[in-house]
Amino acid sequence: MSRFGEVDDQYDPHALEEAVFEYWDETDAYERTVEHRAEGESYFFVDGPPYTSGAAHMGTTWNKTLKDVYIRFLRMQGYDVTDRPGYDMHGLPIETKVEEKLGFENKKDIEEFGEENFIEECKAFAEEQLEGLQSDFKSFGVWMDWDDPYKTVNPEYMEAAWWGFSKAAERGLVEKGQRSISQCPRCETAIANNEVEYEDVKDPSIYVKFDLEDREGSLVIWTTTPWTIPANTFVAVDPDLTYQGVRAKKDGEEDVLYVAEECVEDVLSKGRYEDYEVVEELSGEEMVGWSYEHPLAEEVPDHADHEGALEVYTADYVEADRTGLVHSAPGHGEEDFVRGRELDFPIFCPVAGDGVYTDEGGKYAGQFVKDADEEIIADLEDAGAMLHSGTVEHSYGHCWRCDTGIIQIVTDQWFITITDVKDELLENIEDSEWYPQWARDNRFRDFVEEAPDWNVSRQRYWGIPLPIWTPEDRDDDQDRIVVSTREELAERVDQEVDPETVDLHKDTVDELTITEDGTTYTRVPDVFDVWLDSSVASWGTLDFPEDDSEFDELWPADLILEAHDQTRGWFWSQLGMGTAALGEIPYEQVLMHGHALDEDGRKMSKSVGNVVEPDTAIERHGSDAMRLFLLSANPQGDDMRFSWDEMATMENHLRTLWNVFRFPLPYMRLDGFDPSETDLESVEEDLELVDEWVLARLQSTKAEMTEEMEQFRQDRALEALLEFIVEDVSRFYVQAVRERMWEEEDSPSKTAAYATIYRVLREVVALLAPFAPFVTEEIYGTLTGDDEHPTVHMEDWPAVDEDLADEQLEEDVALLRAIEEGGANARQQAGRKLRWPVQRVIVAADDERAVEAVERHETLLADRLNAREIELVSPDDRWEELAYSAEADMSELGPAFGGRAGEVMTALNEARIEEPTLEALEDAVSDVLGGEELEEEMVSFVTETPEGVAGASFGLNGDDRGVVYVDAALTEDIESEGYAREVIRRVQEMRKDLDLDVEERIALELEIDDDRVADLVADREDLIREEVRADEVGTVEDGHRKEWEVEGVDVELAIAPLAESTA
RNA sequence: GGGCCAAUAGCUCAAUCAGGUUGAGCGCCACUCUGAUAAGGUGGAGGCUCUCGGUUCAAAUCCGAGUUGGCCCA
Repeated sequence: MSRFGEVDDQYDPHALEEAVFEYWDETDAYERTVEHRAEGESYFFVDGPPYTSGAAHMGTTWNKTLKDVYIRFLRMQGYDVTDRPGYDMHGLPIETKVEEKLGFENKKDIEEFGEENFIEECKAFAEEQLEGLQSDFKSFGVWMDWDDPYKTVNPEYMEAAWWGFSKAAERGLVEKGQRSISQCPRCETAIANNEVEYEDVKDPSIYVKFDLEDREGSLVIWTTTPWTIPANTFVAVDPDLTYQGVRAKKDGEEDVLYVAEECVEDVLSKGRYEDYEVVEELSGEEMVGWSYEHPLAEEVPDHADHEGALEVYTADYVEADRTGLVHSAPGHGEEDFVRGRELDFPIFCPVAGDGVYTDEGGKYAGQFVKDADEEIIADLEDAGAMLHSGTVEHSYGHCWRCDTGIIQIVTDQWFITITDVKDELLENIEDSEWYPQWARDNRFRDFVEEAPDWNVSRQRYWGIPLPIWTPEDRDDDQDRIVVSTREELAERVDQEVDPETVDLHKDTVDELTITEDGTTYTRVPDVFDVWLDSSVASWGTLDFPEDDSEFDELWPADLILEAHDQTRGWFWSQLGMGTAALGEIPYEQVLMHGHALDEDGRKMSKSVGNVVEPDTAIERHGSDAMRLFLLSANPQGDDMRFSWDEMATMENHLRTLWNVFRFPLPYMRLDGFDPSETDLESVEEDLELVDEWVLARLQSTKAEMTEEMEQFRQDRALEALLEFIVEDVSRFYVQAVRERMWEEEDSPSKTAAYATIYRVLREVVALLAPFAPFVTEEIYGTLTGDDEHPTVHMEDWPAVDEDLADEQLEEDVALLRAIEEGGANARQQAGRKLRWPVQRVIVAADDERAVEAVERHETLLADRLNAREIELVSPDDRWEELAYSAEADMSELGPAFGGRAGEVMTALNEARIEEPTLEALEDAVSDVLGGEELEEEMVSFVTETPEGVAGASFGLNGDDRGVVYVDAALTEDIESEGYAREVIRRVQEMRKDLDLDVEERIALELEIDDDRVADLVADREDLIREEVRADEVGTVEDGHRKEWEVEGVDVELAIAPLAESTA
């Protein structure tokens, strides 16, 4: 790019972004930026791998944009940042998508299709999704190492998982065992608790009588899963709860029923009993050991009947709800299972992984459990065991992928027994800093404390195979081989394997056997839970253990950055795996953001139809504006509400920046301004106050931004920068320096202004570059040409220049601006527009600093407020034309007056006094004071202005610093100028109608339908002629003619351009 | 059903930790400027600070209960 080249008049994000993409491509901007920091201090960022099913949505976009802004910021600070993106590509979600695509119903279809083919399909699907995500991420300017992402399906990554798992095994944290797990009967695999989705469904609700063996009557239990009754092993009670035996009558017959006292009424009405009496009252503890008959003893001959089975036990999961007695089947429910193991019971689970009863299910063998509900209910009714049968609406777990209702069954699974290292996990949490901190100390800690052992095995295909080999004739975990690397695999297996090329997927490794000491080992057929894949990302990113060149230096990660759903996901899985394998937490800092919600604060969802695609946002406002919007949200923990308005505002701010940037270009170009020769230091002597001021503001903006960025509050950093650009540079500095730039002659003042705005723009684009990488690139290129870095992203993060910092000056100017604002306010109150001069403006300053500011800039202030005269009233004096009222300070009033403080405040606010003294005030409000005295701190006096004068207070950061009064009384002289200005503005507008050149001369005719006003205007004819470039004033024939109304007076104006020769 | 987080102007948020007459930006309306012009300036309207209790002289803020939304868990 050539320096100070022509740029578009309009900020056009789409054309600009397209051009910048091309430029990046041509110049290898990304590669050079990375290279530029190669020698810098290492910073190990680890990308949480998005799952490769579906496109990038607004949440992913927010996430990646946040990552991008911090990576760019860190690079600018000199760090050599690891920026390898990752993709999570295994797992059940992809399997089910592929199954859908291929029209598969169950595992049999997969087996027929062939494991190898199925795995190929899954891989192709994941790769395709990955390409889509990559191009989405690139489209909004994220700079990561797109050419070399880590993929969880690559052999070196899968090896990283094997290695981590083998380390955990070495530490004795891997075991095989029975667990009650959530099983998807369609997918025929265990699924993790966090993969279970709860939905409201209608299920049976049955109250069943279990007849007691050694006494009259029955226990009453309640359940929504009749299909678990075949596996009933015991009934649980709360030892401290009171139970009652009741003799109840129905249809002339009597039943003795045992239920919790609180449930008696409810159970009896459910059973439609007509009357009852309490015959026994006892605690749960006293019922322990009672034995009962299995209600489906005949139908399920193999039911549990071992020593101790079919008896009453205590359990902590019992509540005084429904019946207060809980049907317990350790072969199904998780709590039942745990209690069953405590009691040392053998586990009876007559249901297979596909949800079909096995032969142990007796009469029901071969039926799908949910289908068997009806028959079981009928059988219970036939046996007279059914007290009540109905339905209930409740939330029930479903498979997150295929929406099939899950079942709880007990199966053999492989676990990482992280409960054995719970203390270590909790300690390791302390080694990480979280933003926000509550996410760690509340949410995460709670979760870790509760976390059960990690079931890592899945009975599926598309995943990392468990690297476990067991003797072919045994299925326990006593003798096992855990392979850690491909190298080790090649060494130990019986077959020929090339460690360089071997693919570790199931179809490859299933065939491999190991023979050692005469025993042949075969691989456990399971694959890993997909959460295990990403849990090793902190070393998988480095291709460790295959490549150990960086691990020691980089690990653990300096930063990870994800949304709050990852508390239970990746934040947790990494902690678990890091601790199990290496005894350490694998990350040092966590930035946790929220989710992107729609404009109404609801979750974006396809079914609701409220999804905003990032593409749509980019189309409407451009990538930079979208990024600014996303980055303007607080990233720490809170959800973000999407807002088109806010995004449009961001585009406007960028437009403002664009205008500021292009404003000085033509002048710099004309004057041949060369920033490399004329820097700020060389014009130091010529800097004017406003230059020094904007440079001072720049320094404090940099300081604030750096501080906020380091606290992961990029939203605040951005806010500070945008305020500087919009308020200080655009609305104040540029306004103030325009005239200097218009000067045709070379002048030191003009050069100083060039050097100043050049420095400001140069640093502003650097500061904004991480946020809006496109527009800043364009501006940077135009400002620097070929003289500096090829890309703004190679710039250093601008440091504060102490020589240019000047807090006093910042405050001075802020005061002046506040006074001007107050003056404009007062003018408006007085009903006098700025075009009409006012006789005088009175500034009553509260402190010396304000006085100094006004004294130094009296002319400027008079000019901006269009005042003939500025009067300054110093803090020691007061403007004698004023009356006063008082304003109460509640922090003083409250403690002094207690309950009456509010009343006193009102009285003070309403009081009007001549002198601003406490005595006068006390007199005025004596009614409410009740004899107590006012103290000076309690009130501040407020002025009441005389007729014709309007006043407005001015202040900084909420502190009042004085008052501006505008005396808007009219004089003939003022009216004369006012009317003349009204005419001038209208003539200018007519010139514009004719599209006249600024310098073109005209003839002017004016007819004013009011003699007094006509005379007033005539007094200023010279002013009018000069301003509108009228060489002739008189009658205009065939000119541009228009009628106006000026302050109620009809005015007719006509203009005609004069030929060049007459000028 | 449980845990965590949130609720303040039409919208996005700040003020909450350390209680003291609620603020900013955007939007809207009016006025204004007219050599940044699909701009700029000034003002105005707009808040039972989600509800109900409690503590306190005083609560958006602290405490308790609830409602709604979000995430996580069952």
